[in-house]
Amino acid sequence: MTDDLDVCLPHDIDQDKIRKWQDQMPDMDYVVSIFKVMADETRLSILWLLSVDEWCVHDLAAAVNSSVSNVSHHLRLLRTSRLVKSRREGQRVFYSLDDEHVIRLLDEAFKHSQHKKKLR
Amino acid sequence: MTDDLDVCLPHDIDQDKIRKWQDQMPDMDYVVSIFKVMADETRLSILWLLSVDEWCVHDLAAAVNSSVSNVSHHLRLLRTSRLVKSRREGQRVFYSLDDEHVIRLLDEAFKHSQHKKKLR
DNA sequence: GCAATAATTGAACAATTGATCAATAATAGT
DNA sequence: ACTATTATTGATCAATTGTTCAATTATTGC
Repeated sequence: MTDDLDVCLPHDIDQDKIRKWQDQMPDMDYVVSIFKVMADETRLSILWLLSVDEWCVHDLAAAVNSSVSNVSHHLRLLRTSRLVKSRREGQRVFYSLDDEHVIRLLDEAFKHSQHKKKLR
Repeated sequence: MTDDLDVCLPHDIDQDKIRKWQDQMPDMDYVVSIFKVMADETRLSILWLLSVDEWCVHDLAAAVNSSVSNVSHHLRLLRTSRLVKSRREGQRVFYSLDDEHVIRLLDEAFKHSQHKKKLR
Protein backbone atom coordinates (compact mmCIF):
# COMPACT_ATOMS: atom_id res chain seq x y z
CA MET A 1 0.00 0.00 0.00
CA THR A 2 1.14 3.50 -0.70
CA ASP A 3 0.81 6.11 1.95
CA ASP A 4 1.62 9.52 0.60
CA LEU A 5 2.68 10.57 4.08
CA ASP A 6 6.27 10.89 2.91
CA VAL A 7 5.88 14.63 2.50
CA CYS A 8 9.12 16.57 2.88
CA LEU A 9 11.07 13.38 3.20
CA PRO A 10 13.92 12.24 1.01
CA HIS A 11 13.14 11.47 -2.57
CA ASP A 12 9.87 13.31 -3.10
CA ILE A 13 11.18 15.03 -6.20
CA ASP A 14 9.45 12.59 -8.51
CA GLN A 15 5.91 13.01 -7.24
CA ASP A 16 5.13 14.92 -10.41
CA LYS A 17 6.48 12.17 -12.59
CA ILE A 18 4.47 9.56 -10.71
CA ARG A 19 1.21 11.51 -10.94
CA LYS A 20 1.77 12.41 -14.58
CA TRP A 21 2.17 8.84 -15.79
CA GLN A 22 -0.33 7.42 -13.37
CA ASP A 23 -2.94 9.65 -14.98
CA GLN A 24 -1.98 8.59 -18.47
CA MET A 25 -1.93 4.88 -17.71
CA PRO A 26 -4.48 3.06 -19.83
CA ASP A 27 -6.97 0.65 -18.33
CA MET A 28 -5.17 -2.66 -17.90
CA ASP A 29 -8.17 -4.96 -17.25
CA TYR A 30 -9.06 -5.92 -20.79
CA VAL A 31 -5.50 -6.39 -21.99
CA VAL A 32 -4.66 -8.43 -18.91
CA SER A 33 -7.65 -10.69 -19.56
CA ILE A 34 -6.55 -11.26 -23.16
CA PHE A 35 -3.01 -12.11 -22.09
CA LYS A 36 -4.40 -14.44 -19.40
CA VAL A 37 -6.38 -16.29 -22.04
CA MET A 38 -3.32 -16.63 -24.27
CA ALA A 39 -0.94 -17.58 -21.45
CA ASP A 40 -1.65 -21.30 -21.61
CA GLU A 41 -0.07 -23.85 -23.92
CA THR A 42 -3.30 -25.67 -24.77
CA ARG A 43 -5.24 -22.49 -25.48
CA LEU A 44 -2.41 -20.93 -27.45
CA SER A 45 -2.13 -24.08 -29.57
CA ILE A 46 -5.87 -24.00 -30.17
CA LEU A 47 -5.72 -20.35 -31.22
CA TRP A 48 -2.80 -21.06 -33.53
CA LEU A 49 -4.64 -23.97 -35.15
CA LEU A 50 -7.77 -21.85 -35.54
CA SER A 51 -5.70 -19.18 -37.22
CA VAL A 52 -5.02 -21.56 -40.10
CA ASP A 53 -8.39 -23.30 -40.37
CA GLU A 54 -11.74 -24.16 -38.86
CA TRP A 55 -11.72 -27.18 -36.49
CA CYS A 56 -14.19 -29.43 -34.71
CA VAL A 57 -13.59 -30.18 -31.03
CA HIS A 58 -12.66 -33.80 -31.62
CA ASP A 59 -9.90 -32.95 -34.10
CA LEU A 60 -8.65 -30.04 -32.02
CA ALA A 61 -8.26 -32.39 -29.06
CA ALA A 62 -6.27 -34.83 -31.19
CA ALA A 63 -4.11 -32.05 -32.62
CA VAL A 64 -3.17 -30.61 -29.23
CA ASN A 65 -2.82 -34.02 -27.55
CA SER A 66 -5.50 -33.46 -24.98
CA SER A 67 -8.92 -34.76 -24.09
CA VAL A 68 -12.15 -33.56 -25.69
CA SER A 69 -13.39 -32.50 -22.28
CA ASN A 70 -10.33 -30.44 -21.53
CA VAL A 71 -10.40 -28.77 -24.93
CA SER A 72 -14.08 -28.03 -24.57
CA HIS A 73 -13.42 -26.29 -21.27
CA HIS A 74 -10.73 -24.17 -22.89
CA LEU A 75 -12.98 -23.39 -25.85
CA ARG A 76 -15.65 -22.14 -23.50
CA LEU A 77 -13.20 -19.63 -22.05
CA LEU A 78 -12.13 -18.60 -25.54
CA ARG A 79 -15.78 -18.22 -26.52
CA THR A 80 -16.76 -16.12 -23.50
CA SER A 81 -13.68 -13.99 -24.18
CA ARG A 82 -15.07 -13.45 -27.68
CA LEU A 83 -11.89 -14.72 -29.32
CA VAL A 84 -13.58 -17.65 -31.09
CA LYS A 85 -17.01 -18.50 -32.41
CA SER A 86 -18.74 -21.83 -33.03
CA ARG A 87 -21.28 -23.32 -35.42
CA ARG A 88 -22.91 -26.72 -35.27
CA GLU A 89 -22.91 -29.09 -38.25
CA GLY A 90 -24.66 -32.34 -37.38
CA GLN A 91 -23.02 -33.95 -34.39
CA ARG A 92 -20.01 -31.77 -34.66
CA VAL A 93 -19.33 -28.22 -33.55
CA PHE A 94 -16.85 -26.22 -35.57
CA TYR A 95 -14.79 -23.46 -34.06
CA SER A 96 -13.10 -20.53 -35.77
CA LEU A 97 -11.45 -17.27 -34.77
CA ASP A 98 -13.75 -14.35 -34.05
CA ASP A 99 -11.19 -11.59 -33.63
CA GLU A 100 -8.83 -10.18 -36.23
CA HIS A 101 -6.69 -8.58 -33.57
CA VAL A 102 -5.78 -11.91 -32.05
CA ILE A 103 -4.04 -12.96 -35.25
CA ARG A 104 -1.91 -9.83 -35.09
CA LEU A 105 -1.03 -10.55 -31.48
CA LEU A 106 -0.16 -14.16 -32.33
CA ASP A 107 1.97 -13.07 -35.28
CA GLU A 108 3.78 -10.47 -33.24
CA ALA A 109 4.43 -12.94 -30.42
CA PHE A 110 5.73 -15.72 -32.64
CA LYS A 111 7.87 -13.30 -34.63
CA HIS A 112 9.30 -12.25 -31.27
CA SER A 113 9.88 -15.90 -30.41
CA GLN A 114 11.69 -16.64 -33.67
CA HIS A 115 13.98 -13.72 -33.11
CA LYS A 116 14.84 -14.78 -29.57
CA LYS A 117 15.67 -18.28 -30.79
CA LYS A 118 18.36 -16.91 -33.08
CA LEU A 119 20.04 -15.16 -30.17
CA ARG A 120 20.82 -18.43 -28.35
CA MET B 1 -5.11 -38.38 -23.73
CA THR B 2 -5.29 -39.14 -27.37
CA ASP B 3 -5.17 -42.72 -28.46
CA ASP B 4 -4.82 -43.01 -32.18
CA LEU B 5 -6.48 -46.39 -31.97
CA ASP B 6 -9.52 -45.01 -33.78
CA VAL B 7 -8.34 -46.45 -37.02
CA CYS B 8 -11.10 -47.25 -39.50
CA LEU B 9 -13.68 -45.71 -37.21
CA PRO B 10 -15.99 -42.82 -38.01
CA HIS B 11 -14.42 -39.50 -38.66
CA ASP B 12 -10.91 -40.56 -39.55
CA ILE B 13 -10.93 -38.49 -42.71
CA ASP B 14 -9.11 -35.65 -41.03
CA GLN B 15 -6.08 -37.56 -39.79
CA ASP B 16 -4.07 -35.96 -42.55
CA LYS B 17 -5.20 -32.49 -41.55
CA ILE B 18 -4.34 -33.17 -37.94
CA ARG B 19 -0.87 -34.50 -38.72
CA LYS B 20 -0.16 -31.74 -41.21
CA TRP B 21 -0.82 -28.87 -38.83
CA GLN B 22 0.55 -30.68 -35.81
CA ASP B 23 3.88 -30.86 -37.64
CA GLN B 24 3.81 -27.18 -38.54
CA MET B 25 2.87 -25.99 -35.08
CA PRO B 26 5.55 -23.72 -33.68
CA ASP B 27 7.01 -24.25 -30.24
CA MET B 28 4.63 -22.67 -27.77
CA ASP B 29 6.84 -22.61 -24.66
CA TYR B 30 8.55 -19.28 -25.11
CA VAL B 31 5.47 -17.40 -26.27
CA VAL B 32 3.42 -18.88 -23.44
CA SER B 33 6.03 -17.73 -20.93
CA ILE B 34 5.95 -14.19 -22.33
CA PHE B 35 2.15 -14.06 -22.19
CA LYS B 36 2.25 -15.45 -18.64
CA VAL B 37 4.56 -12.63 -17.63
CA MET B 38 2.29 -10.04 -19.19
CA ALA B 39 -0.93 -11.55 -17.84
CA ASP B 40 -0.87 -9.70 -14.55
CA GLU B 41 -2.10 -6.20 -13.85
CA THR B 42 0.86 -5.14 -11.71
CA ARG B 43 3.46 -6.45 -14.15
CA LEU B 44 1.64 -5.04 -17.16
CA SER B 45 1.46 -1.64 -15.47
CA ILE B 46 5.18 -1.84 -14.71
CA LEU B 47 5.96 -2.71 -18.31
CA TRP B 48 3.80 0.12 -19.55
CA LEU B 49 5.51 2.60 -17.23
CA LEU B 50 8.93 1.33 -18.29
CA SER B 51 7.94 1.81 -21.91
CA VAL B 52 7.74 5.56 -21.30
CA ASP B 53 10.69 6.04 -18.97
CA GLU B 54 13.24 4.58 -16.60
CA TRP B 55 12.03 4.05 -13.01
CA CYS B 56 13.43 3.20 -9.61
CA VAL B 57 11.64 0.55 -7.54
CA HIS B 58 10.31 3.01 -5.00
CA ASP B 59 8.62 5.19 -7.61
CA LEU B 60 7.31 2.22 -9.54
CA ALA B 61 5.67 0.94 -6.37
CA ALA B 62 4.01 4.30 -5.81
CA ALA B 63 2.88 4.54 -9.42
CA VAL B 64 1.23 1.12 -9.46
CA ASN B 65 -0.15 1.44 -5.92
CA SER B 66 1.68 -1.49 -4.51
CA SER B 67 4.42 -2.23 -1.99
CA VAL B 68 8.12 -2.04 -2.78
CA SER B 69 8.45 -5.69 -1.84
CA ASN B 70 5.70 -6.78 -4.16
CA VAL B 71 7.05 -4.74 -7.05
CA SER B 72 10.53 -6.09 -6.43
CA HIS B 73 9.20 -9.64 -6.69
CA HIS B 74 7.54 -8.81 -9.98
CA LEU B 75 10.66 -7.08 -11.26
CA ARG B 76 12.69 -10.18 -10.53
CA LEU B 77 10.39 -12.22 -12.77
CA LEU B 78 10.60 -9.56 -15.47
CA ARG B 79 14.38 -9.58 -15.14
CA THR B 80 14.77 -13.35 -15.35
CA SER B 81 12.45 -13.28 -18.35
CA ARG B 82 14.88 -10.78 -19.89
CA LEU B 83 12.18 -8.21 -20.47
CA VAL B 84 13.77 -5.56 -18.24
CA LYS B 85 17.23 -4.65 -17.10
CA SER B 86 18.46 -2.79 -14.04
CA ARG B 87 21.30 -0.51 -13.08
CA ARG B 88 22.24 0.73 -9.66
CA GLU B 89 22.76 4.41 -8.90
CA GLY B 90 23.65 4.94 -5.27
CA GLN B 91 20.96 3.47 -3.06
CA ARG B 92 18.54 3.22 -5.90
CA VAL B 93 18.13 0.67 -8.64
CA PHE B 94 16.73 1.87 -11.93
CA TYR B 95 14.81 -0.40 -14.24
CA SER B 96 14.22 -0.08 -17.97
CA LEU B 97 12.94 -2.23 -20.80
CA ASP B 98 15.39 -4.69 -22.32
CA ASP B 99 13.33 -5.96 -25.24
CA GLU B 100 12.15 -4.00 -28.25
CA HIS B 101 9.61 -6.67 -29.10
CA VAL B 102 7.74 -6.16 -25.86
CA ILE B 103 6.89 -2.61 -26.86
CA ARG B 104 5.36 -3.90 -30.08
CA LEU B 105 3.33 -6.48 -28.15
CA LEU B 106 2.16 -3.81 -25.72
CA ASP B 107 1.21 -1.47 -28.55
CA GLU B 108 -0.65 -4.19 -30.40
CA ALA B 109 -2.50 -5.25 -27.27
CA PHE B 110 -3.56 -1.75 -26.24
CA LYS B 111 -4.57 -0.90 -29.79
CA HIS B 112 -6.72 -4.02 -29.64
CA SER B 113 -8.16 -2.84 -26.34
CA GLN B 114 -9.01 0.62 -27.70
CA HIS B 115 -10.84 -0.93 -30.62
CA LYS B 116 -12.86 -3.27 -28.42
CA LYS B 117 -13.91 -0.36 -26.22
CA LYS B 118 -15.54 1.38 -29.16
CA LEU B 119 -17.65 -1.68 -29.90
CA ARG B 120 -19.55 -1.57 -26.61
C1' DG C 1 30.63 2.09 13.49
C1' DC C 2 25.82 3.67 13.32
C1' DA C 3 21.49 5.25 11.44
C1' DA C 4 18.62 5.99 7.40
C1' DT C 5 16.99 4.89 2.85
C1' DA C 6 16.39 1.58 -0.90
C1' DA C 7 15.93 -2.93 -2.51
C1' DT C 8 15.96 -7.96 -2.28
C1' DT C 9 14.77 -12.31 -0.40
C1' DG C 10 12.27 -16.33 1.75
C1' DA C 11 8.39 -18.19 4.12
C1' DA C 12 3.57 -18.44 4.60
C1' DC C 13 -1.06 -18.06 3.09
C1' DA C 14 -5.18 -17.39 0.29
C1' DA C 15 -6.84 -17.43 -4.27
C1' DT C 16 -6.79 -18.94 -8.83
C1' DT C 17 -5.97 -22.22 -12.32
C1' DG C 18 -5.77 -26.49 -15.30
C1' DA C 19 -6.70 -31.40 -15.75
C1' DT C 20 -9.50 -35.33 -14.91
C1' DC C 21 -13.55 -38.00 -14.29
C1' DA C 22 -18.35 -39.02 -14.48
C1' DA C 23 -22.72 -37.49 -15.92
C1' DT C 24 -25.56 -35.21 -19.24
C1' DA C 25 -27.13 -33.15 -23.77
C1' DA C 26 -27.50 -33.03 -28.79
C1' DT C 27 -27.52 -35.11 -33.16
C1' DA C 28 -27.68 -38.94 -36.70
C1' DG C 29 -28.51 -43.52 -38.26
C1' DT C 30 -30.76 -47.96 -37.77
C1' DA D 1 -36.82 -46.38 -29.19
C1' DC D 2 -32.02 -47.57 -29.09
C1' DT D 3 -27.15 -47.00 -29.97
C1' DA D 4 -23.06 -44.51 -31.30
C1' DT D 5 -20.67 -40.27 -31.80
C1' DT D 6 -19.68 -35.60 -30.46
C1' DA D 7 -19.67 -32.05 -27.24
C1' DT D 8 -20.75 -29.73 -22.84
C1' DT D 9 -20.96 -29.36 -17.96
C1' DG D 10 -20.04 -29.71 -12.88
C1' DA D 11 -17.28 -31.42 -9.19
C1' DT D 12 -12.96 -32.45 -7.38
C1' DC D 13 -8.08 -32.20 -6.68
C1' DA D 14 -3.27 -30.84 -7.30
C1' DA D 15 -0.38 -27.23 -8.76
C1' DT D 16 0.63 -22.57 -9.48
C1' DT D 17 0.31 -17.75 -8.50
C1' DG D 18 0.17 -13.15 -6.15
C1' DT D 19 0.52 -10.75 -1.89
C1' DT D 20 2.09 -9.87 2.68
C1' DC D 21 5.28 -9.79 6.37
C1' DA D 22 9.69 -10.07 8.56
C1' DA D 23 14.45 -10.41 7.93
C1' DT D 24 18.46 -9.31 5.26
C1' DT D 25 21.57 -6.84 2.02
C1' DA D 26 23.51 -2.66 -0.11
C1' DT D 27 24.57 2.00 -0.21
C1' DT D 28 25.16 6.78 1.62
C1' DG D 29 26.14 10.28 5.07
C1' DC D 30 27.24 11.41 9.73
